[in-house]
Parts: sequence; structure tokens; C-alpha cells
Amino acid sequence: MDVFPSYREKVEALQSELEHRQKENERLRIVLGIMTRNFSILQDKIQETGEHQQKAASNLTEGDRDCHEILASNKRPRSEVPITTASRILVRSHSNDKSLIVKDGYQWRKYGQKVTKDNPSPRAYFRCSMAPNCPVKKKVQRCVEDDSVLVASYDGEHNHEPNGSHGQYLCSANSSSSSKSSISIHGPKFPIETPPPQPSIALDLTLSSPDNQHREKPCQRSMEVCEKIDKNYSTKYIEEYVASLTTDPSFSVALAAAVARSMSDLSTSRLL
DNA sequence: CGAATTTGACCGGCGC
DNA sequence: GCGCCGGTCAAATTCG
Repeated sequence: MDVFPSYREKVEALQSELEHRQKENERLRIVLGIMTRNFSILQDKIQETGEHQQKAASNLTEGDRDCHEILASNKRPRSEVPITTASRILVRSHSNDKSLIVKDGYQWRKYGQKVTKDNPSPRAYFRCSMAPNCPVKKKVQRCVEDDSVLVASYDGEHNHEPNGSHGQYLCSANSSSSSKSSISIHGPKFPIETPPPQPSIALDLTLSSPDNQHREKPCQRSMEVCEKIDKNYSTKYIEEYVASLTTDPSFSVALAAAVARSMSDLSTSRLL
């Protein structure tokens, strides 16, 4: 006679939930790989079409040129963010977040803020907290076309290790090149080719779903998302998407916002 | 109370 | 020389 039937049921339910979560983790790891791969393809397409956009870019506003420059300056995607001289990154912030905080692993001290001529949103000036030992400075300002996108410009090179957390996915675009891509989500940077053994990563995609009916079935939900992402982000789809954008005068800004949005969506992931 | 942030003042470069 | 503009300084204020 089992005197603890309710506890036994709870344990079984928890074990079942754990199994579901583990499977969810595995699937979402695959999703992450797919999205990263396709992001790489997208960047290559941007590079190929960059020359065609240079003439048009000369007629854009400075803010537009910033976004264009950021995305056209790299042949390979570089999710890893070695903050070197004159590098820039795009970060999508929450729409209701009015702060100009870009979490890049380093600690910064704000020393000024100005409203610039070409952008209604203020530009914030930061200095590395290790100054004067570390000479790095950065400027952060919202994209003129999409105020949910933060544009951070770095000046100088850190001479010390990061001392903060990587809370946001950074879409990097600095002047140097690298043949390997890497990503940084909720932990140290790691190359795409060798995913980190621990901790495991799960994207809480249900958070961005407008309907709540899937919340109670995370595994089913993730499978659907897997299929949807693989379909919508296929190479052919990206090629067609980029081709359509090249005929759009707002190509650079729209693409910058789209890429930043995609990367930021990934950054909403959480550890289980 | 010390550290961090805010914000108006100031400075230097640049174009006219 | 003058005005505009981006970048920095530093006193005042806020925060932990």
C-alpha cells in the first residue's frame, strides 16, 4: 500500500517534464545552428550586393550610412565581438527600454551625452571603467530609422579581460576579418563549429508567441518552430529576400534592423 | 558617504 | 573670423 501516492505522482510528473525539457534543449540547439548558418549566408549576400549599394548609400542620411557600413564591411559573420579599434556593433533593445546600455562584457562609465544633428535620440559617451589604464571609449546611439536598434561605436582596444556578463547577442561589424563565426549567449564566447558542452541553451520561443495555447506543450511548440525556421530561413529564401531588398531604397536600414531583430530574438533565450 | 550618472559649459576642428 | 557641431569636462545630483 502506497502511503505517498500524491508524491509519487509529482515525482513522475517532474521526471516527465525533465525529459521534455531535455528534448526541447536538443531541438533548440539545432535551431540555433540553423539560424547561425543562415545568418552567415545572409552576410555573404550582403557583401556581394554591397558594391551595388555604395552609390545609393551616398544619398542616404548619416544614420542610414552607419547601418549600411556596419553590414557591408564584413565578408564573414562575426558574432564574436573582439572590441578593437573603430569597431561597431548593432544591438536590438526592448522597445520599451529607453536606456543606451549595450552589454558587451566590459564595464563602462558614462561621461557625456549629446543630441546630434542627424538623429533625434541622444548619443551617449562611455569610457572603460578601467581608465586611464584602458583607453577604450564607445558611443551608443539609437538607429535613426529603427529606435529599437542600438548602434555602438568602439574606439580603441581593451588591454584586459571582460569583467561583465554577456547578456545580449551582439551583431558585430568591425574592420578586421575572421574566418570563424562564434556566438555569445548567456556565457563565454564559443565557436559555432564546437558548441559549448555546458550549460545547455534553450530558446524560450513561447515567450514571443502571441497565442498561449502552446505554452503547455513546449516540445510540440519547438518542433513546429524548428520546421518553420528551417523553411523560412532556407538558403533559397534568403537569396530571394536579399534580391528583393536590393531593389528597395531603404535596403540598408531594413536589413540592418532585420538582422539585429533576428539576433536579439535569440538573445531572449534563457537557461533551464 | 563614496561611486556613478546627469547635464550644462567649454573646447577644438571644420566649413563658409 | 564666425558659427556649427561633436566630443569632453566637471559640478551637481542621484544612487546604493
